[in-house]
Amino acid sequence: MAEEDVPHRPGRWRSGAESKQRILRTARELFGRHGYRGTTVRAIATAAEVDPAMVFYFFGTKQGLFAAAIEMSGAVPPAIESIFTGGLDGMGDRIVRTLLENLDKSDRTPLVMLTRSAPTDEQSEALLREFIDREITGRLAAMLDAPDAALRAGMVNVQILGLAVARYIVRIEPIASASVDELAGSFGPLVQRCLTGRTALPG
Amino acid sequence: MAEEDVPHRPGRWRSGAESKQRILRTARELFGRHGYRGTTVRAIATAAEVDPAMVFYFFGTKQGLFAAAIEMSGAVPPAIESIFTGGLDGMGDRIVRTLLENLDKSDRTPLVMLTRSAPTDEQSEALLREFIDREITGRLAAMLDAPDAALRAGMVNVQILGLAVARYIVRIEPIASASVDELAGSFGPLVQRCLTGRTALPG
DNA sequence: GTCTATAATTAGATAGAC
DNA sequence: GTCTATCTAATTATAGAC
Repeated sequence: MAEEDVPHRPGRWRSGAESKQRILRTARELFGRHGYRGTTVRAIATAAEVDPAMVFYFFGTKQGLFAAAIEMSGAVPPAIESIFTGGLDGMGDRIVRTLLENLDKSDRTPLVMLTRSAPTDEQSEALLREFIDREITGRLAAMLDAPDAALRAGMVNVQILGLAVARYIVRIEPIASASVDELAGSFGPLVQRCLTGRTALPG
Repeated sequence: MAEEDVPHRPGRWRSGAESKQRILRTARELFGRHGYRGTTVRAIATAAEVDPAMVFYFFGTKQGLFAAAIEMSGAVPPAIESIFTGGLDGMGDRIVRTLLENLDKSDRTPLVMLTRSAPTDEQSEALLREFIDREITGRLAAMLDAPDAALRAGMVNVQILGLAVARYIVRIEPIASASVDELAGSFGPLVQRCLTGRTALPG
Protein backbone atom coordinates (compact mmCIF):
# COMPACT_ATOMS: atom_id res chain seq x y z
CA MET A 1 0.00 0.00 0.00
CA ALA A 2 0.91 3.61 -0.33
CA GLU A 3 2.39 3.90 -3.80
CA GLU A 4 2.04 7.57 -4.59
CA ASP A 5 2.19 8.14 -8.33
CA VAL A 6 2.23 4.91 -10.27
CA PRO A 7 2.79 6.53 -13.62
CA HIS A 8 1.43 4.25 -16.24
CA ARG A 9 4.20 1.73 -16.61
CA PRO A 10 4.44 1.07 -20.35
CA GLY A 11 4.80 -2.71 -20.31
CA ARG A 12 1.16 -2.41 -19.23
CA TRP A 13 -0.03 -3.19 -15.80
CA ARG A 14 -3.19 -5.12 -15.18
CA SER A 15 -4.46 -1.61 -15.91
CA GLY A 16 -7.11 -1.43 -13.23
CA ALA A 17 -4.63 -0.33 -10.63
CA GLU A 18 -4.11 2.92 -12.43
CA SER A 19 -7.81 3.80 -12.24
CA LYS A 20 -7.88 2.87 -8.60
CA GLN A 21 -5.03 5.23 -7.86
CA ARG A 22 -6.64 8.04 -9.84
CA ILE A 23 -9.83 7.59 -7.86
CA LEU A 24 -7.92 7.67 -4.60
CA ARG A 25 -5.98 10.73 -5.55
CA THR A 26 -9.12 12.58 -6.62
CA ALA A 27 -11.00 11.47 -3.55
CA ARG A 28 -8.30 12.87 -1.30
CA GLU A 29 -8.45 16.15 -3.12
CA LEU A 30 -12.22 16.53 -2.95
CA PHE A 31 -12.65 15.21 0.58
CA GLY A 32 -9.92 17.63 1.56
CA ARG A 33 -11.68 20.53 -0.09
CA HIS A 34 -15.32 19.89 0.79
CA GLY A 35 -15.31 17.31 3.55
CA TYR A 36 -17.10 13.97 3.67
CA ARG A 37 -20.65 15.27 3.40
CA GLY A 38 -19.79 17.97 0.91
CA THR A 39 -18.34 15.44 -1.51
CA THR A 40 -20.36 12.99 -3.60
CA VAL A 41 -19.13 9.77 -5.09
CA ARG A 42 -20.29 10.98 -8.46
CA ALA A 43 -18.26 14.15 -8.18
CA ILE A 44 -15.18 12.08 -7.43
CA ALA A 45 -15.91 9.72 -10.30
CA THR A 46 -16.43 12.56 -12.74
CA ALA A 47 -13.28 14.36 -11.69
CA ALA A 48 -11.31 11.13 -11.87
CA GLU A 49 -12.83 10.42 -15.29
CA VAL A 50 -14.23 7.04 -14.36
CA ASP A 51 -17.71 5.63 -13.96
CA PRO A 52 -19.33 6.01 -10.53
CA ALA A 53 -19.94 2.27 -10.45
CA MET A 54 -16.22 1.75 -10.60
CA VAL A 55 -15.72 3.59 -7.37
CA PHE A 56 -18.01 1.15 -5.64
CA TYR A 57 -16.37 -1.74 -7.42
CA PHE A 58 -13.04 -0.81 -5.88
CA PHE A 59 -14.04 0.54 -2.50
CA GLY A 60 -17.47 -0.90 -1.76
CA THR A 61 -19.00 2.12 -0.09
CA LYS A 62 -18.42 5.82 0.25
CA GLN A 63 -17.18 5.22 3.78
CA GLY A 64 -14.78 2.61 2.42
CA LEU A 65 -13.39 5.11 -0.04
CA PHE A 66 -13.03 7.72 2.68
CA ALA A 67 -11.25 5.25 4.91
CA ALA A 68 -8.84 4.40 2.12
CA ALA A 69 -8.33 8.07 1.40
CA ILE A 70 -7.31 9.01 4.92
CA GLU A 71 -5.06 6.01 5.32
CA MET A 72 -2.10 8.33 5.49
CA SER A 73 -0.02 7.06 2.64
CA GLY A 74 3.29 8.49 3.69
CA ALA A 75 1.84 11.97 3.90
CA VAL A 76 2.10 12.90 7.55
CA PRO A 77 3.67 10.15 9.71
CA PRO A 78 7.31 10.54 8.59
CA ALA A 79 6.95 14.26 9.06
CA ILE A 80 5.53 13.73 12.50
CA GLU A 81 8.49 11.57 13.40
CA SER A 82 10.88 14.40 12.71
CA ILE A 83 9.05 16.56 15.22
CA PHE A 84 9.79 14.28 18.11
CA THR A 85 13.37 13.44 17.30
CA GLY A 86 15.35 16.32 18.68
CA GLY A 87 13.86 16.74 22.12
CA LEU A 88 11.92 19.60 23.58
CA ASP A 89 14.34 22.26 22.46
CA GLY A 90 12.86 24.19 19.57
CA MET A 91 9.99 21.77 19.33
CA GLY A 92 7.44 24.56 19.14
CA ASP A 93 9.05 25.82 15.98
CA ARG A 94 9.29 22.33 14.51
CA ILE A 95 5.64 21.60 15.19
CA VAL A 96 4.46 24.77 13.46
CA ARG A 97 6.80 24.39 10.50
CA THR A 98 6.06 20.71 9.95
CA LEU A 99 2.34 21.28 10.18
CA LEU A 100 2.29 24.18 7.77
CA GLU A 101 4.76 22.80 5.28
CA ASN A 102 2.83 19.58 4.94
CA LEU A 103 -0.54 21.24 4.77
CA ASP A 104 0.64 23.86 2.31
CA LYS A 105 2.02 21.18 0.05
CA SER A 106 -1.34 19.54 -0.41
CA ASP A 107 -4.77 19.92 1.03
CA ARG A 108 -5.29 16.19 0.80
CA THR A 109 -3.63 15.28 4.03
CA PRO A 110 -5.59 13.17 6.51
CA LEU A 111 -5.61 16.02 9.01
CA VAL A 112 -7.34 18.40 6.62
CA MET A 113 -9.78 15.78 5.36
CA LEU A 114 -10.73 14.81 8.88
CA THR A 115 -10.90 18.38 10.14
CA ARG A 116 -13.23 19.26 7.31
CA SER A 117 -15.38 16.20 7.78
CA ALA A 118 -15.60 15.97 11.55
CA PRO A 119 -18.09 18.81 12.06
CA THR A 120 -20.82 17.17 9.99
CA ASP A 121 -19.88 13.50 10.22
CA GLU A 122 -19.71 11.65 13.49
CA GLN A 123 -17.52 8.89 12.14
CA SER A 124 -14.96 11.43 11.04
CA GLU A 125 -15.20 13.19 14.35
CA ALA A 126 -14.25 10.00 16.15
CA LEU A 127 -11.46 9.28 13.67
CA LEU A 128 -9.99 12.73 14.08
CA ARG A 129 -10.12 12.47 17.85
CA GLU A 130 -8.33 9.14 17.74
CA PHE A 131 -5.82 10.43 15.23
CA ILE A 132 -4.90 13.37 17.42
CA ASP A 133 -4.84 11.27 20.57
CA ARG A 134 -2.55 8.74 19.00
CA GLU A 135 -0.24 10.88 16.89
CA ILE A 136 0.08 13.95 19.03
CA THR A 137 -1.32 13.83 22.54
CA GLY A 138 0.06 10.40 23.25
CA ARG A 139 3.61 11.09 22.17
CA LEU A 140 3.70 14.57 23.61
CA ALA A 141 2.38 13.54 26.98
CA ALA A 142 4.88 10.72 27.20
CA MET A 143 7.70 13.05 26.31
CA LEU A 144 6.76 15.83 28.69
CA ASP A 145 6.57 13.62 31.72
CA ALA A 146 5.10 16.27 34.03
CA PRO A 147 1.97 16.42 36.18
CA ASP A 148 0.32 18.84 33.76
CA ALA A 149 1.55 17.04 30.65
CA ALA A 150 -1.95 16.26 29.44
CA LEU A 151 -3.04 19.87 29.71
CA ARG A 152 0.07 21.05 27.90
CA ALA A 153 -0.52 18.56 25.11
CA GLY A 154 -4.11 19.77 24.91
CA MET A 155 -2.92 23.32 24.56
CA VAL A 156 -0.69 22.31 21.68
CA ASN A 157 -3.62 20.57 20.05
CA VAL A 158 -5.62 23.77 20.28
CA GLN A 159 -2.83 25.58 18.46
CA ILE A 160 -2.70 22.94 15.75
CA LEU A 161 -6.44 22.85 15.22
CA GLY A 162 -6.78 26.61 15.39
CA LEU A 163 -3.99 27.10 12.90
CA ALA A 164 -5.37 24.49 10.51
CA VAL A 165 -8.90 25.86 10.66
CA ALA A 166 -7.92 29.53 10.42
CA ARG A 167 -5.45 29.04 7.55
CA TYR A 168 -6.99 26.29 5.46
CA ILE A 169 -10.69 26.19 6.19
CA VAL A 170 -11.99 29.61 7.19
CA ARG A 171 -9.01 31.34 5.59
CA ILE A 172 -8.75 34.24 7.99
CA GLU A 173 -6.26 36.96 7.23
CA PRO A 174 -3.43 37.49 7.81
CA ILE A 175 -3.05 33.86 8.89
CA ALA A 176 -4.13 32.48 5.55
CA SER A 177 -1.62 34.38 3.44
CA ALA A 178 1.31 34.58 5.81
CA SER A 179 4.46 32.68 4.95
CA VAL A 180 5.55 29.65 6.92
CA ASP A 181 8.46 31.67 8.29
CA GLU A 182 6.22 34.42 9.56
CA LEU A 183 3.88 31.99 11.26
CA ALA A 184 6.74 30.02 12.69
CA GLY A 185 8.05 33.27 14.10
CA SER A 186 4.83 34.11 15.88
CA PHE A 187 3.41 30.70 16.73
CA GLY A 188 6.62 28.81 17.35
CA PRO A 189 7.30 30.58 20.65
CA LEU A 190 3.65 30.34 21.56
CA VAL A 191 3.63 26.58 21.12
CA GLN A 192 6.93 26.34 22.93
CA ARG A 193 5.37 28.15 25.83
CA CYS A 194 2.58 25.56 25.88
CA LEU A 195 5.21 22.84 26.05
CA THR A 196 7.81 24.15 28.44
CA GLY A 197 6.70 27.57 29.70
CA ARG A 198 5.10 28.55 32.93
CA THR A 199 1.59 27.27 33.47
CA ALA A 200 -0.96 28.57 35.89
CA LEU A 201 -2.25 25.77 38.04
CA PRO A 202 -4.97 27.66 39.87
CA GLY A 203 -6.31 26.82 43.30
CA MET B 1 -37.04 39.66 16.37
CA ALA B 2 -35.09 38.09 19.16
CA GLU B 3 -37.63 37.00 21.73
CA GLU B 4 -36.03 34.04 23.44
CA ASP B 5 -38.67 31.88 25.11
CA VAL B 6 -42.16 33.01 24.27
CA PRO B 7 -43.87 30.54 26.53
CA HIS B 8 -47.33 30.01 25.20
CA ARG B 9 -49.14 33.04 26.49
CA PRO B 10 -52.55 31.75 27.56
CA GLY B 11 -54.73 34.53 26.18
CA ARG B 12 -53.70 32.89 22.94
CA TRP B 13 -51.42 34.48 20.46
CA ARG B 14 -52.08 34.52 16.78
CA SER B 15 -50.60 31.07 17.41
CA GLY B 16 -48.39 30.87 14.35
CA ALA B 17 -45.63 32.81 16.01
CA GLU B 18 -45.19 30.09 18.56
CA SER B 19 -44.51 27.47 15.91
CA LYS B 20 -42.11 29.77 14.17
CA GLN B 21 -40.13 30.21 17.35
CA ARG B 22 -40.10 26.48 18.03
CA ILE B 23 -38.75 25.87 14.54
CA LEU B 24 -36.07 28.50 15.04
CA ARG B 25 -35.06 27.13 18.38
CA THR B 26 -34.84 23.58 17.05
CA ALA B 27 -32.99 24.70 13.96
CA ARG B 28 -30.36 26.41 16.06
CA GLU B 29 -29.91 23.29 18.10
CA LEU B 30 -29.54 20.94 15.14
CA PHE B 31 -27.45 23.25 13.00
CA GLY B 32 -25.24 23.72 16.03
CA ARG B 33 -24.88 19.99 16.51
CA HIS B 34 -24.54 18.71 12.96
CA GLY B 35 -23.80 21.73 10.81
CA TYR B 36 -25.65 22.94 7.75
CA ARG B 37 -25.09 19.92 5.56
CA GLY B 38 -25.56 17.46 8.37
CA THR B 39 -29.00 18.80 9.17
CA THR B 40 -32.11 18.23 7.08
CA VAL B 41 -35.19 20.40 7.06
CA ARG B 42 -37.23 17.32 7.76
CA ALA B 43 -35.18 16.51 10.83
CA ILE B 44 -35.77 20.01 12.15
CA ALA B 45 -39.47 19.78 11.42
CA THR B 46 -39.80 16.44 13.14
CA ALA B 47 -37.87 17.58 16.20
CA ALA B 48 -39.93 20.77 16.36
CA GLU B 49 -43.10 18.73 15.96
CA VAL B 50 -44.33 20.59 12.93
CA ASP B 51 -44.82 19.70 9.31
CA PRO B 52 -41.85 20.13 6.97
CA ALA B 53 -43.98 22.30 4.71
CA MET B 54 -44.40 24.74 7.53
CA VAL B 55 -40.68 25.33 7.70
CA PHE B 56 -40.72 26.44 4.10
CA TYR B 57 -43.86 28.46 4.68
CA PHE B 58 -42.06 30.52 7.30
CA PHE B 59 -38.53 30.62 5.96
CA GLY B 60 -38.76 29.93 2.25
CA THR B 61 -35.65 27.85 1.86
CA LYS B 62 -33.20 25.92 3.98
CA GLN B 63 -30.71 28.72 3.51
CA GLY B 64 -33.32 31.19 4.69
CA LEU B 65 -33.85 29.18 7.83
CA PHE B 66 -30.14 28.97 8.44
CA ALA B 67 -29.76 32.70 7.96
CA ALA B 68 -32.54 33.34 10.47
CA ALA B 69 -30.97 30.85 12.86
CA ILE B 70 -27.58 32.51 12.96
CA GLU B 71 -29.01 35.98 13.25
CA MET B 72 -27.51 36.25 16.69
CA SER B 73 -30.57 36.88 18.78
CA GLY B 74 -28.89 38.41 21.76
CA ALA B 75 -26.67 35.39 22.20
CA VAL B 76 -23.18 36.67 21.59
CA PRO B 77 -23.03 40.41 20.81
CA PRO B 78 -23.72 41.76 24.30
CA ALA B 79 -21.15 39.33 25.61
CA ILE B 80 -18.68 40.50 23.02
CA GLU B 81 -19.21 44.07 24.10
CA SER B 82 -18.10 43.28 27.61
CA ILE B 83 -14.79 42.00 26.29
CA PHE B 84 -13.80 45.30 24.82
CA THR B 85 -14.94 47.56 27.60
CA GLY B 86 -12.15 47.48 30.11
CA GLY B 87 -9.12 47.98 27.94
CA LEU B 88 -6.26 45.63 27.19
CA ASP B 89 -5.59 44.77 30.79
CA GLY B 90 -6.80 41.27 31.50
CA MET B 91 -8.43 41.08 28.11
CA GLY B 92 -6.96 37.66 27.41
CA ASP B 93 -8.76 36.27 30.40
CA ARG B 94 -12.00 38.02 29.45
CA ILE B 95 -11.88 36.68 25.92
CA VAL B 96 -11.43 33.09 27.05
CA ARG B 97 -14.06 33.31 29.78
CA THR B 98 -16.65 35.02 27.63
CA LEU B 99 -16.13 32.59 24.81
CA LEU B 100 -16.39 29.49 26.97
CA GLU B 101 -19.22 30.68 29.16
CA ASN B 102 -21.36 31.50 26.19
CA LEU B 103 -20.54 28.36 24.29
CA ASP B 104 -20.99 26.16 27.35
CA LYS B 105 -24.39 27.64 27.95
CA SER B 106 -25.72 26.53 24.61
CA ASP B 107 -24.32 24.94 21.52
CA ARG B 108 -26.69 26.98 19.41
CA THR B 109 -24.62 30.09 19.23
CA PRO B 110 -23.84 31.53 15.80
CA LEU B 111 -20.15 30.83 16.27
CA VAL B 112 -20.71 27.14 16.81
CA MET B 113 -23.24 26.83 14.00
CA LEU B 114 -20.96 28.59 11.57
CA THR B 115 -17.85 26.76 12.68
CA ARG B 116 -19.64 23.45 12.18
CA SER B 117 -21.02 24.44 8.83
CA ALA B 118 -18.10 26.25 7.24
CA PRO B 119 -16.03 23.18 6.39
CA THR B 120 -18.66 21.69 4.10
CA ASP B 121 -20.62 24.76 3.05
CA GLU B 122 -19.04 27.65 1.20
CA GLN B 123 -21.77 30.10 2.15
CA SER B 124 -21.18 29.39 5.81
CA GLU B 125 -17.46 29.67 5.31
CA ALA B 126 -17.87 33.18 3.98
CA LEU B 127 -20.29 34.10 6.73
CA LEU B 128 -17.94 32.87 9.41
CA ARG B 129 -15.04 34.75 7.91
CA GLU B 130 -17.08 37.97 7.84
CA PHE B 131 -18.38 37.37 11.32
CA ILE B 132 -14.88 37.02 12.71
CA ASP B 133 -13.56 39.94 10.71
CA ARG B 134 -16.33 42.18 11.91
CA GLU B 135 -16.78 41.12 15.51
CA ILE B 136 -13.24 40.30 16.50
CA THR B 137 -10.46 41.23 14.10
CA GLY B 138 -11.89 44.63 13.36
CA ARG B 139 -12.37 45.73 16.93
CA LEU B 140 -9.17 44.18 18.16
CA ALA B 141 -7.03 45.69 15.45
CA ALA B 142 -8.51 49.12 16.07
CA MET B 143 -7.86 48.79 19.75
CA LEU B 144 -4.30 47.54 19.48
CA ASP B 145 -3.11 50.32 17.24
CA ALA B 146 0.30 48.83 16.50
CA PRO B 147 2.13 47.90 13.30
CA ASP B 148 1.56 44.21 13.92
CA ALA B 149 -2.01 44.64 15.13
CA ALA B 150 -3.45 42.53 12.35
CA LEU B 151 -1.13 39.64 13.08
CA ARG B 152 -1.90 39.82 16.78
CA ALA B 153 -5.63 39.79 16.08
CA GLY B 154 -5.09 36.81 13.82
CA MET B 155 -3.27 34.99 16.58
CA VAL B 156 -6.20 35.60 18.90
CA ASN B 157 -8.55 34.26 16.25
CA VAL B 158 -6.49 31.09 16.07
CA GLN B 159 -6.90 30.68 19.83
CA ILE B 160 -10.65 31.20 19.60
CA LEU B 161 -11.13 28.81 16.71
CA GLY B 162 -8.80 26.23 18.16
CA LEU B 163 -10.53 26.35 21.50
CA ALA B 164 -13.99 26.13 19.96
CA VAL B 165 -13.07 23.23 17.70
CA ALA B 166 -11.14 21.29 20.32
CA ARG B 167 -13.72 21.69 23.05
CA TYR B 168 -17.04 21.60 21.21
CA ILE B 169 -16.50 19.85 17.91
CA VAL B 170 -13.71 17.31 18.14
CA ARG B 171 -13.99 17.15 21.93
CA ILE B 172 -10.34 16.55 22.70
CA GLU B 173 -9.36 15.84 26.26
CA PRO B 174 -8.56 17.43 28.61
CA ILE B 175 -9.82 20.56 26.84
CA ALA B 176 -13.35 19.24 26.43
CA SER B 177 -13.94 18.46 30.10
CA ALA B 178 -11.90 21.17 31.76
CA SER B 179 -13.70 23.85 33.71
CA VAL B 180 -13.89 27.41 32.50
CA ASP B 181 -11.59 28.44 35.33
CA GLU B 182 -8.95 25.91 34.38
CA LEU B 183 -8.99 26.95 30.76
CA ALA B 184 -8.99 30.62 31.66
CA GLY B 185 -5.94 29.91 33.78
CA SER B 186 -4.00 28.32 30.96
CA PHE B 187 -5.32 30.13 27.89
CA GLY B 188 -5.91 33.55 29.38
CA PRO B 189 -2.20 34.34 29.64
CA LEU B 190 -1.60 32.79 26.24
CA VAL B 191 -4.16 35.05 24.61
CA GLN B 192 -2.83 37.99 26.56
CA ARG B 193 0.58 37.28 25.14
CA CYS B 194 -0.89 37.36 21.65
CA LEU B 195 -2.35 40.77 22.44
CA THR B 196 0.36 42.55 24.35
CA GLY B 197 3.39 40.27 24.63
CA ARG B 198 6.58 40.21 22.68
CA THR B 199 6.28 39.28 19.06
CA ALA B 200 8.99 38.08 16.75
CA LEU B 201 9.07 40.21 13.66
CA PRO B 202 11.68 38.30 11.65
CA GLY B 203 13.87 39.68 8.90
C1' DG C 1 -12.21 -3.94 -15.38
C1' DT C 2 -15.56 -1.13 -17.25
C1' DC C 3 -19.97 0.57 -18.39
C1' DT C 4 -25.38 0.80 -18.74
C1' DA C 5 -29.32 0.66 -16.41
C1' DT C 6 -31.74 1.05 -12.60
C1' DA C 7 -33.33 0.25 -7.81
C1' DA C 8 -34.02 2.39 -3.33
C1' DT C 9 -33.87 6.21 -0.69
C1' DT C 10 -33.76 10.78 0.58
C1' DA C 11 -33.67 15.82 0.18
C1' DG C 12 -35.44 20.31 -0.97
C1' DA C 13 -39.40 22.43 -2.47
C1' DT C 14 -44.46 23.42 -4.24
C1' DA C 15 -49.70 23.26 -4.87
C1' DG C 16 -53.63 23.29 -2.84
C1' DA C 17 -57.27 21.62 0.44
C1' DC C 18 -58.91 22.81 4.95
C1' DG D 1 -51.51 28.62 9.80
C1' DT D 2 -51.39 23.86 9.10
C1' DC D 3 -51.27 19.59 6.78
C1' DT D 4 -51.62 16.05 2.70
C1' DA D 5 -49.87 14.89 -1.33
C1' DT D 6 -46.67 15.18 -4.60
C1' DC D 7 -42.81 16.65 -7.75
C1' DT D 8 -38.15 16.84 -9.01
C1' DA D 9 -33.62 16.05 -8.47
C1' DA D 10 -29.79 13.93 -6.48
C1' DT D 11 -27.56 10.34 -3.86
C1' DT D 12 -25.77 5.74 -2.52
C1' DA D 13 -25.68 1.41 -4.15
C1' DT D 14 -26.51 -3.04 -7.04
C1' DA D 15 -27.17 -6.33 -11.05
C1' DG D 16 -25.64 -7.66 -15.04
C1' DA D 17 -24.06 -7.11 -19.91
C1' DC D 18 -19.68 -6.63 -22.39
